[in-house]
Order: sequence, then C-alpha cells, then structure tokens
Amino acid sequence: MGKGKQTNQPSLTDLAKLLGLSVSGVSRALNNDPRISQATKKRVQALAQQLNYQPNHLAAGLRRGKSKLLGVIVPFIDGRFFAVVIKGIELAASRAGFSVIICQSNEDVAHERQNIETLLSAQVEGILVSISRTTHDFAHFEKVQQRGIPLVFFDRILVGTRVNAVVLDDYAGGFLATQHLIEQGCQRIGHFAGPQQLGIYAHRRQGYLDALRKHGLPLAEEFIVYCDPIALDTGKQAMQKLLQLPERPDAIFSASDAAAVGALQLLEEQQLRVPQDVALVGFSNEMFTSLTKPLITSVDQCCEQMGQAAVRLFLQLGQEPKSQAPQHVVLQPELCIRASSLRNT
Amino acid sequence: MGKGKQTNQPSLTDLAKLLGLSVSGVSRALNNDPRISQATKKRVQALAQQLNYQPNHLAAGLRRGKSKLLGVIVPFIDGRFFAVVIKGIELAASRAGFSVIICQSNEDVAHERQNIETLLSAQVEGILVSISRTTHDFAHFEKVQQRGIPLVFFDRILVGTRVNAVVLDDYAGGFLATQHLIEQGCQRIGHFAGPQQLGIYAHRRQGYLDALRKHGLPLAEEFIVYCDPIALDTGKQAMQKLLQLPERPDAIFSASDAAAVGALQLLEEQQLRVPQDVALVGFSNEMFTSLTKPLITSVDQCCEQMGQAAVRLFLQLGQEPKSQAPQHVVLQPELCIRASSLRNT
DNA sequence: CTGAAAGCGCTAACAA
DNA sequence: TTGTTAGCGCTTTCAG
Repeated sequence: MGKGKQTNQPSLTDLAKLLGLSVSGVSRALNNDPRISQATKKRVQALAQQLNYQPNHLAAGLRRGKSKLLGVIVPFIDGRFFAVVIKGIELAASRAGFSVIICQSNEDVAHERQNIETLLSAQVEGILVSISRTTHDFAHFEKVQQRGIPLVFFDRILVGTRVNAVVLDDYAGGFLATQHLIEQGCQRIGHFAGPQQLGIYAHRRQGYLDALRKHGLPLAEEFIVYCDPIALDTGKQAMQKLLQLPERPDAIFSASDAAAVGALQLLEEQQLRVPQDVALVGFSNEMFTSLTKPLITSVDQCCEQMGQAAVRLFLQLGQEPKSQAPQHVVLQPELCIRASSLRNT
Repeated sequence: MGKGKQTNQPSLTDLAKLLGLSVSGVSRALNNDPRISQATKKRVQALAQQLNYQPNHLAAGLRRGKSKLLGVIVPFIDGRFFAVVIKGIELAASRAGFSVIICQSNEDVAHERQNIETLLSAQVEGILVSISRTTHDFAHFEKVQQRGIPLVFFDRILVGTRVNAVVLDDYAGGFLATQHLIEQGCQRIGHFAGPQQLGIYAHRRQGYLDALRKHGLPLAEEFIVYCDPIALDTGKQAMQKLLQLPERPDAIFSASDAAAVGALQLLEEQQLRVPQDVALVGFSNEMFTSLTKPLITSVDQCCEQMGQAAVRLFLQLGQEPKSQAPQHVVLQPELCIRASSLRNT
C-alpha cells in the first residue's frame, strides 16, 4: 500500500531529489565529468554507495545507442574447444567492459538464424560466430552487416566469403605434425582425414601431403582414410583398414584426437607397440590425450587465444573509419609432443 | 549530407509514419494484440518483414521493467561439468524467451562480486550462480535478494544458508556406487575422498560409509585416502598406499574420475587386473571414462538436467506470490556401469 | 560549475 | 478498432 515502487532500486532521479541536485548533475558526478566540483562529486558518490545505487545499463544503452553487449553464437558449448574459446572471449570482453550473451545453434541453421534475431533484438554491439555444420548460405549474416554491426567469424567460417575471421592455421598444424613424424624416422605415414567439405579438415590433409612431398616421401591415396572425426570407433576401423595393407604404415597423423585414441586401442589389441611399431599424432589436444597410455602427441589449437583474438578484432572493427577490407587473423598451432610419437632413437 | 540516422535500424516510429498509423497501433499489431483488425496486422507485419524490422529489447525492457535477461555466474566455463550445465541453462532459458549472460568468477570472490554488479547493471531478471571456491560470506548476494531478484544456487552452495538451490544428491551417488561394488562381490572397498570441507565430497564419503554399514561390511579408516580430486597423480599415489596394506582392497570407489584413471594406470603397471583383482568406480562420468581400457564405471551428475532445473526454479520463483520458503531441488545421480566394475561371475 | 529540457524506442493506461 | 499521451532511466545539448 502506498505509492512505493515495487523494485527498490534507486534511480538517478531519486538521488537527485535526496541531494537537492538535478539529474544531469548527478549523472555527471557519477561519470566523473571533469566540470563538476570535487565537493559535489564526493557527496553524490557517497550517497550512491550508501543507497547501493546501480546504474541501469538498459537505459544508458538506449540513450547513447551502445548496449555494451557482445553476442556469441557457437554450434554447442560443451566440448573442450568451444568452452575454452568462450572462456577467452568472456575474459577479453569483460576487460573491455562488455557483457557476453551466449547462444547455441545446435548445429542447425534454422536455430542459428533465430540466434541472430535474438542478438540483434538485444542490441548487441557485435557478433562473434562459429557457424553450424548445416550453414551453407550467408543470408542471415547479411542482415547483421547491413546494420553496420561488426561480425567476426572464428574457427568455422563459410568458404568463399570475404569476412572478418580468426582461424587456426590448420594447414600448418597438419604440416607440423607430419614433419615431426618424419623427423622421428617414420617413412610410411597414414592419415585419418575428416570430411573434406569442411575447410579445417581439408587444410590438415593438405599440410600432411605437402610435408610428405617436401621430404620426398611417396604420396599414396590408400594411406588416407576418411572418417567421422567425432566417433571413437571410426578410428579403430580406419586403423584396421590400414593394417591390412601389404605394407602397413609405421605412423598415423589423425585429424582428430578421438580417432587417434581409437587407433591406439586397436593397436594395443593387435599387440603392436606405440610408438615403436606405429607412431601416433592427433589433433586438438583434448584433455584425454594426457590420460591415455602412452600419452598422445597432439596439435594444440590455442583455443583461449582464439577467443581473445576474436574480441580484439571486434574492438578494432568498432574503432576503424568504416568498412575496410575484411581482416583475417591466423593463429599458429603448437605441437604438444608426447610419448605416442617419440621414438627414442 | 542529409539528416540520415547512422544505424539503419527502422524503429516503430518509422513504420508508423510509413503506414500512416500511430506507434501504439503498430506496436500492438506486432505484439498480436487481439483488439487490432486482421487487415492492419497483415499490413504492418508485411512492412516490418520487408524493412527487416527488429524490436529493440533494450527499449521494451526499460519500459516494462523486464529485460528478459538471465545472469549466470560460474567459477569457470571450461571443464565438462559447467559447460554442460550451461548448455542446459541456455536451452531452457531460450525456450522461455530469455537470453543468457555468462560470467566467470575464476574461483575468486572479488571477481564474483564484480560479476554481481555487472549483472545487476544489466538488469537481469534473475541470477543463477555456482559459487567460487574462495566464497565464504553471503554479503554480495544479499544485495541481489534485497532487489527482489530471484537467486538460484546450483551445485556449489554456501553451507548454512537458506537459499534456493539445485544440487545433486552426492550422498546417494556414493551409496549407489558402493552398493554396486558390494553387489559385484567386493568385500574390501577403499575410497578416494576429496577435501571434506566441500559438501559434495563429504556427502560422497558418507554415502560410501553408510552403504558399507548397511551391508555389514567393516568400516576401516585406513581404507580411505584423502586426495586432490583434480590431479591424476594423486590417484596413483592413493592406490599405491592402499596396495601396501596387509590386506589390499578388492575395489575402489573414487570421488573423482581423474583419480580413478590414476589408479587404473598404477594397477596396470603393477600387473593387477581390473575389475578381477580390483574393481573401480569413479565420479562425474567425465568423457574420458569412456576412453580408458577398461571403460570406467562412474556416477553421472545429470549436468544438463541441473541447468534446466535451475532455470525452472528461477521461472517458478518469478511467478510465486513472493518470498516464500527457499526451495531445494535435489537431483538423483545415475550410475553408469561399465567394464571396470563388472565382474562376470 | 550546474540546471532545464529533449529524447533514445517502446508500452500501457486512458480516450475516442 | 485506433490514437493520444505519458514515461521507463539515462545522457546530452544548450543555457545559464
């Protein structure tokens, strides 16, 4: 009863009344405007503290057209890679005063379109996105660009589009891994490849091929097995297939860690030693590569750096004159060498 | 040149002018208000579509005092548990029309306090939080309650406080796991316990003890090893310790999966068979429990359900008369039985 | 150094 | 069925 407001969140107006000042004065004091006397600043800040005043970002955002919100769209959030990238994003964003709104597309374009709507409605100042597996057209992203909202793709990008992006140099990763195996004395190196329509897997394969070529090793198509990079079993099957060749490989570069683990299991079953008989390198540096026996050498994707780089690019886009050429940031992967590829020769 | 606005995002006012209607009319048409003619609704929606109109949630939120934003604070986001919980949160929240703002406390109270400020400023309608390891007082949460903003704790809660919470029944998990081992014929069951000041680990241990008691097995304090639940090595050390007992255990219930893997590695080194010589059960159902050899039986924490339950509780709190007794939702864990504990007798 | 006033885009009485 | 009006909380000219 009475005219009390239901939320007891004090507003600028409330402060102003209590202090016998104008709202604008209070606003300026709180924003540390240079042309306000120290005396009143103190007064204002004291009361604000006491009443537990919280600025209303919605209102401020509405007024000045800046929400201080940053949108992120990922295919899914569980799974190490995206989780760590998001960690990096959140870190860098909050340092710059932005809050992060997370959306999952669940690998579904329709959902992704919906996410874009949501984020635009929320008036985000930028969108960082890693596209879903079912995304093949650019239409829903064009809306974002038309609004003049900075758009940064990371990791998974749409091929054949000129966009701002942060990606890993998957080619270098494949090259590095393969070269390492060669340096360990391996001669017949097989490859577990992922779906080639996805750039990342195509690049890893190309790096593998070029490393072989550079070192004068033969390129044999039957040494490449295409398999589902997620499932463990396909690694087993792929290994099985390669073991049946007249001359079996003495090393495998797998485009995924899961497949590498599968291979490891099969090799163990077949009484083959890793790395002496077959050396193994995976990709992604998943946590479980440090839990197998032997530990699996793997290409690290610098996930957290990727998140931070994406935010940096976004911030930079916001400051630049306007729509200049799309930027590409390419991160260099690192090879984490472990027992599965170390031949102590 | 010209009076053009810099963002070409059309507003309700723009639509109204173009249509020769009033803003409120357009607003109602878009919100599908029953007292607007179908004819004009069509007209309005058509133009909105064509101009790619996006409602401005900031403005709407400001006006009606509802931001449709939900805040989440977690200690960190990488690591399966929180990632999956957040997946559940995002799913349930977006279904209810809420966007989710994620913050990380990095296990630091100071940071957590900062997160609260951020979320309050963003005018979230509720906060879901899993407290940091360094959080011991409730002060910064009281501010939230005073504002009348629903607050739901999940997984990690402050002991001795009456708050809304969603937790896992860790006791039941410990009981279940131990009972399963007993049913497999194990008689001397050891336990790797986590730090007992954390409720979750204390409860798991108690479940273990009560299961032993119920089945008339002896309770021996030397069968319990206290170790760091994160590190792999401590599992090895703990196992080592138990193997040196005059009568070595024939099973281990580990309060963490990582320690269980450590134990597995040591047992293999010692040429002991799992589960024939020593059976093994872990806790958390981490992904890598399906990658070891043998696969490790583990207690699943229903992470995604926990996220959804937290959102449900939040929604429910928003509707209820007001400040009633704090609600507690207790989720029942499930035992995922795998080879490490299955004695084929 | 401070105040008055306008308005960001939208919703919700109250009128018509 | 539609229009008018006021105002959410804040920033920001423009005047003092």
